Amino acid sequence: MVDETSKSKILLAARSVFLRKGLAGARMQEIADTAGINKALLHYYFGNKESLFTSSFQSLLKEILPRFFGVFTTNLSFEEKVHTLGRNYVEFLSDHPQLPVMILSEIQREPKRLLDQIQIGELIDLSTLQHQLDEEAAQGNIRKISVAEFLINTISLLVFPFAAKPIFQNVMSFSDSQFQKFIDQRKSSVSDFILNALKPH
Amino acid sequence: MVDETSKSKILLAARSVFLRKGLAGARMQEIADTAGINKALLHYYFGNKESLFTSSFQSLLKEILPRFFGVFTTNLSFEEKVHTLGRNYVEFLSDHPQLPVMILSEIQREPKRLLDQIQIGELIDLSTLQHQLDEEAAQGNIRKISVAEFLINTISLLVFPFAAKPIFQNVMSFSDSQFQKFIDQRKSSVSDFILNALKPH
DNA sequence: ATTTGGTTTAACCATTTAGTTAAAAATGAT
DNA sequence: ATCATTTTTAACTAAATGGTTAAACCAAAT
Repeated sequence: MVDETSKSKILLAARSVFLRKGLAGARMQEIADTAGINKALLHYYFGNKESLFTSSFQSLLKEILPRFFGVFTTNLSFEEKVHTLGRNYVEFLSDHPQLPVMILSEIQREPKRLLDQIQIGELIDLSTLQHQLDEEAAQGNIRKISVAEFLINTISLLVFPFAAKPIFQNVMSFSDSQFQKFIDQRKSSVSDFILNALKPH
Repeated sequence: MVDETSKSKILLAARSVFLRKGLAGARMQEIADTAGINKALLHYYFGNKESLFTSSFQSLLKEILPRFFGVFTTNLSFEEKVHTLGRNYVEFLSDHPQLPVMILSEIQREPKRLLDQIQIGELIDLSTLQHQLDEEAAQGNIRKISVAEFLINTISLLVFPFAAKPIFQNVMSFSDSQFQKFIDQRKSSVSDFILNALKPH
């Protein structure tokens, strides 16, 4: 059995450096230093920067995607799903505020290679969700809305505030703790906002 | 009078390359090629990469910020402001879908230097907007909401879909034209969504 | 015709950086 | 003790890249 500590130390370090600097901005030396090992070992395990980046990105996605889309495979009611989503996102992203921008920016820079690693289809069943939305609409609980619109609106409200954190703090003159307080309120206020928006006429 | 064509050709080219590659990923040679001039002239005008980036970023912000926040200094009614916002964002960002991610990612990477260039305070008067929100709430037209929450929700819904464009298309299996169609609908659907969410009980 | 400022050419330097290598050292299992 | 695996050391290469330089070129203004 192979001991994985060094390999995983490297992956952790890579994730943290890539998170801050991006692929082009990251330095192999810095990753080695962060991992507490040497550059030679980086290449011993991962060959080159690209493949280290890919591995690190992959392990990252594997960790966060279920957390983000797991709700959709549960049996929760529609309203509970929305509330759970709100809590999940805010809690996780509070600990990793740089995550959204790093993911978005690397995907924008090289969409094909990175998107192939994401098979959200396995995590979120669009037709089931659409079915649930249609059900709720038929029962008069919510307005009619497409999966696309529902998803993008929900994720936008949950994720964007973290992506825009520095600029938002600047505009609002929010300190870090003020921002965190604001974000904590969003755990419930975003789902309320969404459910209100969906209230039938 | 100095002829500015070369300088502005460089700024344009720099903007386009930085947009795609970011500061670290951009190459001075590529910028020169894109501008149709040579590397020596780049340095003749802008000294070094950093200062070219700063200039280019500055000229970019100067161009887009008024477009994004100009509404707030108008005399439009609250409802009209929301609708105008929706139209402005969608129309402009449809032509520059990579803009949000590039701005967010560079700001995340070096917040201080770049945020100093943004004095949104001059463009958007928070207290006036808060006043208007309070007015509307007092008149029973909308629920009570803070500027912070209103702004972040609105901007999130308008900007994030472009930031997440590739990943969203992937999840939804949307072609470029399907995405554009979807986005066009948002010109009105986002403002409707917001206004619904704000409808009093 | 000369001057001036913008522009090109092309070679060049210095530095950073990814990646390599080979040997030695440490570690741990048998 | 021996052996295989992991890790370090340290020096090295090759390439990319930002930046410089100096001389030549060109166009327009005087």
